[in-house]
Amino acid sequence: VPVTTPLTDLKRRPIDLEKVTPFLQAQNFKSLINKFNSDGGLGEHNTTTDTTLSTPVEKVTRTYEMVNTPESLKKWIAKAQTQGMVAVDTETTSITIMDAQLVGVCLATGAGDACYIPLRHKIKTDDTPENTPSTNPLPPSGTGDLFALTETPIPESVIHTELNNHHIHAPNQIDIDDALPLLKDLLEDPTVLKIAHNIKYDRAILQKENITMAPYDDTMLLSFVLNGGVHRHNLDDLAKRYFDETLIKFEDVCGKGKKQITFDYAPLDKATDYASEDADITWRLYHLFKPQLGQKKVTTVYETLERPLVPVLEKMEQWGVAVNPDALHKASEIFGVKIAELEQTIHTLAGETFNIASPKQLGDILFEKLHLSGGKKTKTGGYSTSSSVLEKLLGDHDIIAPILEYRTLAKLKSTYSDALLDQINPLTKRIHTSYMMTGAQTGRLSSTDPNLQNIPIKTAEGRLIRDAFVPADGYTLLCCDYSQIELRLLAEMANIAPLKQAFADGLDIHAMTASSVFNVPLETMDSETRRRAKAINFGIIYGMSNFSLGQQIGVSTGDAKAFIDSYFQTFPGIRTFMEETKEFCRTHEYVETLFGRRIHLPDINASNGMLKAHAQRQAINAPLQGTAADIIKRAMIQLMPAIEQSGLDIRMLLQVHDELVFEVANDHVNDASHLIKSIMENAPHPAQHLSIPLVAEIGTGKTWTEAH
DNA sequence: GTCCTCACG
DNA sequence: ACGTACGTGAGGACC
Repeated sequence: VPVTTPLTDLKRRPIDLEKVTPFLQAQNFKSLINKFNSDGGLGEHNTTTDTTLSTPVEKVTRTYEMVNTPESLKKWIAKAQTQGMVAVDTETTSITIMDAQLVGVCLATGAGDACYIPLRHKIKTDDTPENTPSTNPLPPSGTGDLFALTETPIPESVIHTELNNHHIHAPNQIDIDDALPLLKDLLEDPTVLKIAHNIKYDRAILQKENITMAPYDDTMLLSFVLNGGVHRHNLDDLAKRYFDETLIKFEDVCGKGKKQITFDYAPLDKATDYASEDADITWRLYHLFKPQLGQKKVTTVYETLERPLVPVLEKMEQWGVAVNPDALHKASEIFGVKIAELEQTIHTLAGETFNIASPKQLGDILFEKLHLSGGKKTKTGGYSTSSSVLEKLLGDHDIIAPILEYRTLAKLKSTYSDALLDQINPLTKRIHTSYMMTGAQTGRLSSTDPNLQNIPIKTAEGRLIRDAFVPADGYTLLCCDYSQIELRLLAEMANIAPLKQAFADGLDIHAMTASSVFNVPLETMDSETRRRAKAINFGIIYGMSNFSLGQQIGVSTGDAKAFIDSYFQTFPGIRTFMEETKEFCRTHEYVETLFGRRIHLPDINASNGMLKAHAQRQAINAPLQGTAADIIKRAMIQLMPAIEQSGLDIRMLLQVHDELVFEVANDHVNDASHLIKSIMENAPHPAQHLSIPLVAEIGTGKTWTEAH
């Protein structure tokens, strides 16, 4: 791996056969690793000549069938019921659940043995205008809670768009009214296991048809708990890696770019091959992964955390969160006016007009035209114009301050106030994010389309965005966040008596740390000393270096080193914990959370010093961040039925790593607060025996700013 | 598609 | 001498 390889590209590096985890060695995956290294793992050294497997993957014979009669469907269902399991894949009109309508269902009952059941395929008649966008409203029935949130009834004209003359039902399909009840019987049959890849999506789609798929397993989540940190978990990559199968691309069926059609217009023969393949591979992956679980702790992680979280996230995504569009419009306008003013100021000070948003142009202006010092810094040889660089130049030129303000406001406008307005669902008037369960290697969730886990909070202008997040009428927003959870887990997992005592006593942990490290009595603690201690506490969690701590708190590298040394002297157990963690990781090439989730870090034994150093920092951080992620997942899983049984009107809407956001009926805020706080604080399983208290703090209000 | 930058925990 | 704290996702510029 070249030295310049960015750390974000590490997933593409080849796997060293001598250094694969014991798990992989035991599973005799060496041939597959060789395969990986020969066809893509080397990145730019990719070769097509060496594709030989030491043990060739046996090609599966495929028999894919299109189902278009009730008799045929019943035959497939009977086979699934006899076997007690079936792989399921749904085809829809959109990858965004809220916009998607079911188009067809695919079932696999064996390797290479799958069928596709088209349900809502359409064709365009000759008089269809070119590029008419396909309108795909929500289905006419069975959307459950969704319509409860819709203030006005959905007009019939919207619901029955499919009757439009230009778009007629494709012939040769089973009658959907015959098929759905049969499918419902199968997919809700408690004696038949349903297997899907990313089942959160398929369950949500089928829920719109009043089908609740259960019991279920998810091959994406199985892959994640088994091989988190080793590779990605999307179906295409897994098919290539484990079966040497290259799947048909969606583009090959529906085209791409402007001419892309939705799946309901895909020709039935192509649709059958494409859909069947996905269910087929899912079936095969399941039979590869399931035997690997055995009695491992990751099995418990899968069964008690990942799998049960699926329906919880489904609900949260479906409910969405209300926003006040007027507040967002207002914010956009304020930002826009101010940005225009700043642009004038900056151009005047620069003596020419240029694109301030272009780091390249800005760098040239600052460092060549205005001769400010700051040198080249980026990998590609350009000038860095990041805020940390610019802040150091604040005293050198009047142009810096307006540039920083411009940057802040441009970010807020483009990424937040403008973008969020576009994300408001026209039917529900709410914003529906999507949570990715395999996005973060540590076990955290990630949030996309839009990302609601990075809504601004730190600055006053930023809070204008957060002000726009509101409860439904008659409801209050309630936030509950874990206080210092990662630091508590450090005290717990490293077993640091004075830190544990401080948490037991409910002390201000940063002030207490400052007092111990810098020998300052709590009574005379100044804010700067506390701030430094806080930075060190965070630094410890991240596996900091002298240099980085110095940069962070604005002291020399030497001073930072002295602080760190003093910290380790005060809490010697922490250094021991860090060394033991790294040693465990060197031996096993993974680290574990308290719950037994594994995060694989093969680079811990890399010969490249940078890669190795990065893996060492990850080894320190991952058990802490990952355990916190496990704990909040457990809280979420317990909260859903607890809310149901309480009879309180509470909807869990958002998760932001250590915080949960709820919408609570005004009259229920008090009871809800106690219930939520109690469940979050007691979320760890009794087997975890935490010897420090977890504290969750409640806030309520009519905006997210107020509630936080 | 990649890079830079910046929003969050 | 080099690069330098953990984990993310998104938008704009640019090729």
